[in-house]
Amino acid sequence: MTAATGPRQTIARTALFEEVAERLRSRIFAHELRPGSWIDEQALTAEYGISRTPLREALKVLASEGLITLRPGRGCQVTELGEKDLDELFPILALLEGRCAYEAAERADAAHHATIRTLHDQLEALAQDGDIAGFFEVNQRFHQLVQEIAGNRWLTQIIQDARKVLKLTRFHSLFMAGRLQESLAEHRELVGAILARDPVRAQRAMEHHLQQGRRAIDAID
Amino acid sequence: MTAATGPRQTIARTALFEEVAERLRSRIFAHELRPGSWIDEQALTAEYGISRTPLREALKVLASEGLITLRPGRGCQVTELGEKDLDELFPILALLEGRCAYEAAERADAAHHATIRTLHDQLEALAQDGDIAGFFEVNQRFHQLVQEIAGNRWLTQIIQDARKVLKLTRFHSLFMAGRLQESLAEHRELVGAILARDPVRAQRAMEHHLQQGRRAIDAID
DNA sequence: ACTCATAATTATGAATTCAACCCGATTCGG
DNA sequence: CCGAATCGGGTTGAATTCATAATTATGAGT
Repeated sequence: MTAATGPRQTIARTALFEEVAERLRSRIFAHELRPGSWIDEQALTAEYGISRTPLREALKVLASEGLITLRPGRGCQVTELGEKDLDELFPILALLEGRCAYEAAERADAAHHATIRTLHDQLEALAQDGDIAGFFEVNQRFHQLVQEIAGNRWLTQIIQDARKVLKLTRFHSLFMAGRLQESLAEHRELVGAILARDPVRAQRAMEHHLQQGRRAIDAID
Repeated sequence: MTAATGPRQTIARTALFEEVAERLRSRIFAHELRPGSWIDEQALTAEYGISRTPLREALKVLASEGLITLRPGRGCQVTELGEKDLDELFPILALLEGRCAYEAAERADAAHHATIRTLHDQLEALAQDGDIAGFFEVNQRFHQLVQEIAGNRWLTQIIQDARKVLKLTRFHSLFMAGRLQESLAEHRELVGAILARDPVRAQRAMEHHLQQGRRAIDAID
């Protein structure tokens, strides 16, 4: 970062600890920092060229997000999820995203329908090409779109928090490989329900989709 | 490593910033620190006899819980909730606690049933005496008990987080005054459903209970 | 050789110090 | 007389320093 910090005035200046937190999240999700491993504060401060103060602030935030577990007096480590955690988290996600699907089916207008179609078509194409990373990315955008149409910011926030925690499992990014076609079929049903403005069917489709997601992880392990 | 018994001497040493965060939460919930008001770091450090470092760490945590809003470069203030936030939060709570009631009705054993009866009897007595503060306290314990019986720690965590945010509205502690009898009746239905091991009815009762809660706040405003 | 006790090292937690920025008041210019 | 720029006080943000507790290493004793 060069010293050419011009007039950063009116634009919302992001705090340093926020940037650090975001960089740490990325590394955790990429499993560069593995679940169970200890956080080396010195190494990170040296690498980022910052002091321990903002780093430790960032760690506190990540801890309250559940990504990191604090061990007072001993340090902190990346959180490890067990089977039980998955069994608990997926039903919650099914419940919350199911509600989103319900609301989205009720509220979506023509423009929303068009965007949904566009994203879904992209998914079909990416599945055809076997582009798993791309599929994963667009899939995420699709789910976010449903939440956005539902229009409940707190609901979106809670879902995103839960999904962040789920990203701690490496399977989460892998399992989809063997499930591209299945996942796509479930999406088709969901999209169909939303376009038909059928809230109940949309909800059921989303819940089923996420329940299948839990099963798929088990199949790998 | 030979000694199997590690240094378990200091069992749950709580970090200073945790204590500070808890004290700040209490003051926020008590509306001693009012929504919209700015946080005076110096005054708080002087009052608590600590330095700014742990205080600022606590503020970061409270911010990620949604209780405080950070304004980079300017400070931070207690979060203010609007009508829209209430409209968004209550349905989520109804959804999540409704699920808890469902699970609780399925899983509760005889001991659970006894505890539920005890707590509910306390509620009846407190309502009879018009002890609003006591009712509020035990009511909270009752809801927590249902969550505990449901046995999903992540679900409990999310519910508690949402309830923490709701506590930002002063109405939340007031509205119950004019709703003691109504609330009690809703609880009776809920308790009856759980004791009868009727998950569907328990879920409906809990959802109804929370929807009524939202309406009651409106009635005051 | 193994175990336990003790010392050295290192890391954590918190206080203190330092720099940069925001806000308000004053002053200068139109 | 009003508006804009500037200066100063005070607060925030981050680095540094210090104290304490934990872990590792060392050495003596069995």
